[in-house]
Amino acid sequence: MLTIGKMSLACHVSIKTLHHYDRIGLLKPALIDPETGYRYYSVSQIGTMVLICRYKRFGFSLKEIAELLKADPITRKQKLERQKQILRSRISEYELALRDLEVVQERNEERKDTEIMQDYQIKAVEVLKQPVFGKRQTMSVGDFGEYFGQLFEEMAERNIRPAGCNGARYYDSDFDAENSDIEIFVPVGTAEEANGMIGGSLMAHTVHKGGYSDLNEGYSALVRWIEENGYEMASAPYELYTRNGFDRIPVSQWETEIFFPIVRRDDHGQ
Amino acid sequence: MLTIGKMSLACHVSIKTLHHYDRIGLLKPALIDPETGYRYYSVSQIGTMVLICRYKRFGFSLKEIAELLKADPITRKQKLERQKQILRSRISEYELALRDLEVVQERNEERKDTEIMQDYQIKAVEVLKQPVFGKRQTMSVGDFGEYFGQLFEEMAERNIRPAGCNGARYYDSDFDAENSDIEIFVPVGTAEEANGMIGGSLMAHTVHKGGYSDLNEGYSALVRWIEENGYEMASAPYELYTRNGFDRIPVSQWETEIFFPIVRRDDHGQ
DNA sequence: TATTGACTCTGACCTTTGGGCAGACTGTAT
DNA sequence: ATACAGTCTGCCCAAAGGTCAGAGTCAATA
Repeated sequence: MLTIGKMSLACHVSIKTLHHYDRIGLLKPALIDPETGYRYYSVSQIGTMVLICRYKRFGFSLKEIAELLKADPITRKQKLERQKQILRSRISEYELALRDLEVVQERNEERKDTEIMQDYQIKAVEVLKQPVFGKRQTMSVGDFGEYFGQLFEEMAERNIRPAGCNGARYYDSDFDAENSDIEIFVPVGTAEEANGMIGGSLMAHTVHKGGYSDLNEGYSALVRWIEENGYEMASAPYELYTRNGFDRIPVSQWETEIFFPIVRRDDHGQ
Repeated sequence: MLTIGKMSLACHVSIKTLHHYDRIGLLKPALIDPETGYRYYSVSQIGTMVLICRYKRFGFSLKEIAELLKADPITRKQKLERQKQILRSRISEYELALRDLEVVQERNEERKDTEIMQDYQIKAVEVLKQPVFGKRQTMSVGDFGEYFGQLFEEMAERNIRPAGCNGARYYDSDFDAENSDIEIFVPVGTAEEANGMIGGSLMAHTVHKGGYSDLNEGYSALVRWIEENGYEMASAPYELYTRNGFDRIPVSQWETEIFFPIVRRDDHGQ
């Protein structure tokens, strides 16, 4: 039996942490003196604590760790495998941020001005109507891949073939990354195949170059342009993924077109 | 002027986030209608928001971002430079965790048993007294490097030369990574040069192989052994960094010796 | 003009992983 | 017996928002 202090020393974990793990049920002391409330840990609990610390290093949350400890070896193995993926994606996220940081620094060196953003060429264009086959749903921006998969399956079933690049339209009147009312779509050849439309109005348009982590900057540039040029946002904006990972090109060469429906200010009553 | 919803769309940021940034003073709307409390943002604030989002991607906290926005270009440049270091160290942290995870998986494959830890060879040894020159202080475990630097400077001034590997002794009766009562020390040749001692008692001893992120497992193994073999922890444990980065060897080959003073149970009254 | 539906407000509580402190109690060694 | 080290509970705090509920506002339509 170890007092909480010895347990703290043994595991290199603070007493507060042990209290916390007791409260959330992650590691309850083997014995609690009913008189005094003092916690006493068994020697074997050191081993459990080692596991907990290790899983924490691997990036699991305490809740996940509790499940891991209870899980059977097969499930555990699967979760560990999945965690490797998560770690890898975190690494590449940070690597991307690092590269972005360097790019921004270079941009600041080159031109001493206060230009903040990437050079977005923005134009108002009249976009023709284009039939699309799409799927509108409340989804997280992170789940695009999955939903596009479903969409393509549905299209295969109905024997519909894409006639353009994937796209996504945002219907919400505000932005919420987790629960967004989004329509993902693919242009199709004929109106019979379609279940929706894009285009058919005046749009502010630009092209974003690079990955999606700073796509928001494209939207910002567009909205700023819209405001400064006497237009108003009219309805749901959409993106077309013109060049991306499927084209086997590096992230820096990806291209996304952004379209924002607009009307002249004072003109929208018509 | 943009309503909060349009601002949210423009910046790809949720309304709740805009509320939050208003409250903490990071981005106050250009205008708040005194009658209704409605927030209105100016077009130029889109640019500010772009910066905020970008700095967030770079891993700055909101507090740091607020400072960055107010800072002069030179300070800003320095902070960006420092942030690159931080990003790099986070990346290597995750890479290390990933490698550890793979090692653990292999270990689980090899022997199907429930052995959790690295194979620690543990022995009780009678350690001779060894004079050391050290410095005891409340410090964070993360600041070892800095304090060792100070220690070596002091030693250079006094013309004392090291006669062994760096070490650190933990005096606290419990563990606290941030505010620990730690003595860092270096063995010296003579008692005159020394200002402290290590050894001079029975110790439980083992060697930890690899980096420091899982050093706690060594302590755990030691304490478990101490408990299971009828000993008791007697006083402050210490580590010797026998082989480490200064030897220009890869992390996997680093070695740290851990010493834990012990007494036979029922023997400590003497 | 009145109403509807979309938009926004405040405020309170929740999340995660503990840290800090106060005030009281307990264990142990001298 | 006393001192001091160790432990207890309970309360508030951090970061960066999310999630309601209930009430108030805006703009377009009937």
